Amino acid sequence: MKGERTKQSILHRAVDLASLEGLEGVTIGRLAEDLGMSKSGLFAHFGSKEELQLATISAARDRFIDNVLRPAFEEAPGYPRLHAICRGWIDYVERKVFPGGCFFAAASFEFDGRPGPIRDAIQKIMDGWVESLEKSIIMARDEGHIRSDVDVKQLAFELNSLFFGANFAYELRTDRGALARAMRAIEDRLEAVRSSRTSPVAPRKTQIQRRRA
Amino acid sequence: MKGERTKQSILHRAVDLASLEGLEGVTIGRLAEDLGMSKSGLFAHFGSKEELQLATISAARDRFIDNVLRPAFEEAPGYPRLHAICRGWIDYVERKVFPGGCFFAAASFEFDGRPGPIRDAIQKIMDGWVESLEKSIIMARDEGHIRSDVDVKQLAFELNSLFFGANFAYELRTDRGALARAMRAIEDRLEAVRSSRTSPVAPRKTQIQRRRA
DNA sequence: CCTACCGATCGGTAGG
DNA sequence: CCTACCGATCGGTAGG
Repeated sequence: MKGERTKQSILHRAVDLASLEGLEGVTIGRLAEDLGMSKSGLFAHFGSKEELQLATISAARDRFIDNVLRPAFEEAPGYPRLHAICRGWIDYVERKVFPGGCFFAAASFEFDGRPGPIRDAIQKIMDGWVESLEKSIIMARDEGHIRSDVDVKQLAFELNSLFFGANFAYELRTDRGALARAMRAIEDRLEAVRSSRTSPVAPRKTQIQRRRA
Repeated sequence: MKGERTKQSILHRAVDLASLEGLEGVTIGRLAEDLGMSKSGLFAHFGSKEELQLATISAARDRFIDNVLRPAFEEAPGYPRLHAICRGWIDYVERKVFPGGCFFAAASFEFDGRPGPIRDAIQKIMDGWVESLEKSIIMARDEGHIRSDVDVKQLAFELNSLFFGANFAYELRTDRGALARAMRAIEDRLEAVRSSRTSPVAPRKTQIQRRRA
């Protein structure tokens, strides 16, 4: 009970720290000092550095889901939900859900060249994330909200690239226009697949509303 | 003379290691062991860890310029050069110019949350890189190869996002289709600005060739 | 370029 | 959850 609360506070701090200084920068000693407890006391909650890192990744995943995916799932399936995921991702950078920018973008680039269980865990989450994006595109397609010939993997790849590009420009370059620029590119991409090739303007909304009814 | 050669071999190894394990993972002890020399012997070339890191970043920059920018500058200014930079970037990931993927994408995400001289050096290089991209877009515009109303910063942002997205999918997800997908998105973006709004097909090539003559 | 060090910090253990 | 440790490694120095 109380042990669980302590563990959650450790992980909250570990996630914040990892987003700022990298997952490898989360040392047991520093974490213990920040939280005013002994190294061995903190260590006992996890048993090894690797288990601490895996638990940190899992806690970061929970935070991402709570802040980006869950709110978007309150939108109707199809285009509204797809759009909400994209909008939610950009907002999540602006809101500094992780103080050092997207935990997973950072962890992806940190561990892509280091084989092992940590890399595997990050890859699994990122594969799952891109799959979620693809599924939301497929649902929008199946609802008739976007073109039936949309290239699902291609669109998911481009959207995710814009998310990461936004995080990069915002966090490293401190480019305050980056998020608006990313959002504009995202809207362009989404609008491009919404319109049908033969009749690009008129029948769109009608079609969506017919399906919804 | 010989000292300079030793220094270059240290930096070559440091750059490779940093692309795989991060710039902070380049320790003096490990570098010395890899190269079969003493820690203090290696250390003497730089004077501090920070100077070693700054020299490593500078060596990585040289390697990037030699492999991406310099070859592209042999193409004619304008669209050919802009296209060559994009193609060159994707090739540079595939050719594993840095064994762990793009050094600068990794370094950007590693240091964006850590204030200090290292972060400053990386930001300066990335600002310069995006500026190069913007300049090549401006030249293509001024040559009449792409639309005069192109949003320069917007296009540079989108292209760079696709580069980073390609590196992510290729290195972490080991998605072998990622580079082709990135290249397709890049060609789409470039084609979109090449065609004029009123006459999207015919006059394009003629216009380019007229200008070139 | 070397050997021989230094204090600080790393992950982890013993024993309570 | 603690104190008190451990060997290994960190960046860095002295002296040659």
